[in-house]
Amino acid sequence: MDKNDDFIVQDFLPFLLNRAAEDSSLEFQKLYKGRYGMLRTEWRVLFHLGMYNRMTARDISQRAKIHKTKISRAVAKLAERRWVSRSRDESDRRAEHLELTAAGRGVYDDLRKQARAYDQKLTKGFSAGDVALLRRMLRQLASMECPVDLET
Amino acid sequence: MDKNDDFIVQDFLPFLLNRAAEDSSLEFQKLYKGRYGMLRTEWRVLFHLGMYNRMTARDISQRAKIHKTKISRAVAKLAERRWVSRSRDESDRRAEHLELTAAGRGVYDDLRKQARAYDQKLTKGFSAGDVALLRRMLRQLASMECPVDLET
DNA sequence: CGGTAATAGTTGATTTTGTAACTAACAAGA
DNA sequence: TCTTGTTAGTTACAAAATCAACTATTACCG
Repeated sequence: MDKNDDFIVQDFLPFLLNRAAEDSSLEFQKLYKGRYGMLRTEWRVLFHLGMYNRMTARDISQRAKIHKTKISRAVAKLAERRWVSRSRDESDRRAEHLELTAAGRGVYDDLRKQARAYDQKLTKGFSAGDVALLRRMLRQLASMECPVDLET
Repeated sequence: MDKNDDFIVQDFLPFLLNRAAEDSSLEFQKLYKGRYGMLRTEWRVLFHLGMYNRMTARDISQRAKIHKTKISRAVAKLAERRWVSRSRDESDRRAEHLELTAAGRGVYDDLRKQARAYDQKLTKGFSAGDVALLRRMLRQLASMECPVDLET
């Protein structure tokens, strides 16, 4: 029994994913870190706001699957630099709407260009079809389960 | 100009990779954390030793692309629990050979079974060919560049 | 209403990681 | 041999992530 012993832990998907993720992030991190002194979470929050325009911390938390304490601190820093503006929701005063300021959008536009270039560099070695498939699979893997209670 | 404006930051590969990696890791993390109180790096070191039997910290660092300080701390904990044994290389007394103890191999064997099952669960929704392609691409993305000087 | 539960977001304490400097051992050339 | 440089691994200190507890507000239900 146990004939299925051909499983190599080197093929373990979480391992491969983590390595690729870490590696592909590190070079780009130099950009937003060096150019704008941003942390990873701050960049992520910024680009979500650039994408969706108006979100609450909770929205970002759910979309990006980032824990709310991280978001809270990232937003604090972004607001301090006047890249993000906060405004209370009048009908539910617990919630706060976040938006990029003009300056924040400038940063976003710049980094978005860089991201596009970097993405192209990363995928240069693959066919367009393969890349599309890769993105689809990654999206599906992420949405698969939500075992973490992000609200706790 | 700038007509190539169809780039959506949501498609940004590092973002997709990170999200998938985080998600797919978290559930499995519960296992080695809950069952053996291991940290992620410890699990990675353990499984590399389970795989290759006899390695130095440096070997692991290069294979797994984990920084040597993380490995140093992980090995310290694993040795403390008697899951890993250390022995100096006699011809080069700076280097230290690491090996799993019998107990360590027990843990490894258990987690390896769990990993296989979890991997199958993750890939259930895809065709075998797509999964193979995915793994190949992830491997290539990781080896692409080595911007971090792991030895510093 | 009044009380309990739930939600949005923040803060503080503890862990974990990252950065840099360090020790110890080896290597190689003058 | 002595000096300089490199490598394996550890440690100390700073930065960041995690976890739990907290405030303020809203929702639900008797």
